[in-house]
Amino acid sequence: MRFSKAFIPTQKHSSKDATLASHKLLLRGGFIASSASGLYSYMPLGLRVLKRVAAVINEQMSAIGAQEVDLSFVTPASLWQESGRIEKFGKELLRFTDRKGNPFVLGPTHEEMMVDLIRDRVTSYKQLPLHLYQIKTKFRDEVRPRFGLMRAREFVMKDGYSFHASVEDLDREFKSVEDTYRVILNRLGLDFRVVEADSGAIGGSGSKEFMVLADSGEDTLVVCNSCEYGANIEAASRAPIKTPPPVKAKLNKFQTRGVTGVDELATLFHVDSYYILKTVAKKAVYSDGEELVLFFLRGCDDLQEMKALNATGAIDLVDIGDDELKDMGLVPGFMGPPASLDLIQCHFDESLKRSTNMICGANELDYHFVGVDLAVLGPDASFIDLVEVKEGDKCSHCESGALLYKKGIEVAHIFKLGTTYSEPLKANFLDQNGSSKAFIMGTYGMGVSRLIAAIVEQSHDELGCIWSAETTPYKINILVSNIKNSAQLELGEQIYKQLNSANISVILDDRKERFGFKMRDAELIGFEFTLIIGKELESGFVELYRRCEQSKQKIKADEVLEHILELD
RNA sequence: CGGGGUGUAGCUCAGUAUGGUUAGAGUACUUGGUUUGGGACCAAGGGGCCGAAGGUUCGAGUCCUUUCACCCCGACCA
Repeated sequence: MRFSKAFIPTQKHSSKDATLASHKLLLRGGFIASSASGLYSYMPLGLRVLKRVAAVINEQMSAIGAQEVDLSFVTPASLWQESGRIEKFGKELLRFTDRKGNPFVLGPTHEEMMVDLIRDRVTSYKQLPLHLYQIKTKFRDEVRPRFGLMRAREFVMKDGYSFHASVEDLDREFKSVEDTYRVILNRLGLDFRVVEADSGAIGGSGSKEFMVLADSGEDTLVVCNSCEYGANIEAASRAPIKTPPPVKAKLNKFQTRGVTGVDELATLFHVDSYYILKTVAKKAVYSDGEELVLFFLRGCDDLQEMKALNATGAIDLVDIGDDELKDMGLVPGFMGPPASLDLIQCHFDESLKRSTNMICGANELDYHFVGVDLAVLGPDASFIDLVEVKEGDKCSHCESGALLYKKGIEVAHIFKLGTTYSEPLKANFLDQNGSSKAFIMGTYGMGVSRLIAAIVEQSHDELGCIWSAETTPYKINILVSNIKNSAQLELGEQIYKQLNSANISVILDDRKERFGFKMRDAELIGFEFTLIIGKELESGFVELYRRCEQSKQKIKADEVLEHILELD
């Protein structure tokens, strides 16, 4: 490619709409252009990078026997009804009807489509396991797209789906994909952590997220400072916290006029907030209506909303106002466990199991109970982990390390689905005994366009992007300092031809611009190497500029080709 | 969906409090010339329904109303 003919609209100033480095640099470098909120067009350079990332993914996926397919982007709404996700996904699904009035949605992920593809085509255990994937545009009508490619509405995702006859075989494939994803992210030069995750709208049992570490990341990770444990804060667990000395008391009702907060109560009764039972009320939204839910925690802990949501099995949890609580006969500030658990959906944090000497609201204005033993709840009470892990909590895995928060960009998420989709979609096969079984499935997503943003987030400086050997849009940028100098231009042209025939991706900067201008562009775009043909040519030398080190190396002009061919 | 902000040239922005010639600058672009190792200089140009619609007024980029788009924070989110 000749720079003079290339469509690479670089910009000196970044658009005011961009705040993140990756967003700014990708716009300035002429990689992408925004067309509407959360919608981006790839220009030649952006597309080249995208294809290079995709090539790495393709190579590694094919190495574990996954086969590439390409499903239709427009998907029949009926499939989403079959799986029940049409409600769960809600407004994120962009729905529309065709000219005949048939409903469709733009694919946000393709579990249903993939199951539909293989059901009735794969019918025997002999055809398993099967792993199919695609790299394709997805559309999710995000409430708030932001940060350029980081959270776009239209984006490119690699989504893979595996089908198995047994859980053990799924486990094997899951591990194999995890390892492969690690290889891919390493090849892309990313610093990342693999963490335990919540499964979200996709559903299923075990799931792991691949988080690229970056301060600009939108997810909070909990990592151990001594072992390998890492988890999304939505799924993080901790070792039981130390029990402060209890203040023993008999069950009693105390007047606590106007005292509602955990800290004030703890001060009033001279106890650690560990012994205060905190009540959090939420409204759970189900497809067929809303319901009040109470969550109970120790006063020193905070509710993790995702865990809370999962405990209810609802679509959504929303806050509830004091007035609404009063209308339901509750007493804000003095709430406690209801007289009967049958009346209101209640969930207790697991650390409250067998707890005694607790203080809780009496469900009566200005009164609290002290000396409460939660054994009174009876055997049916729901005890489940609801706590948001804090920095400094002890690690649940090694029990010696302390947990820290880190920010991460979720670039991939893999799930053990089991039969979450194959059952409702009636995708079955015959096993060795001739009995019909639902496929055991795994699903594996990797955000390709988001990876590009993550790479730039981790690999840039004040001058621009810094691409690696695996991601650079062109390996070598031949920069002819002054095209009016015929010796420089001729050598540039000659090397350009040679590299092209040696199949090395190369761009020749033959623009009628000054050295500084072209150098700034080379640095902004971030080509892995720039070969500078300029002043030094008079003494028979050219320079090889390595973007990642900002270093220049003098090379004899007649040895350039050999030198470049030796670059890794 | 709540809170905040911004819409004027491809990009960055001034002008709007107090309405008043032909709407400005930098940058980018075109042409000519000089220059040629870190975003050059000189000269001459092209480019705007001031986001849109309505209104007030003799007169609106500026005031009023409505609306749309985009960005940020939150809620939300594989």
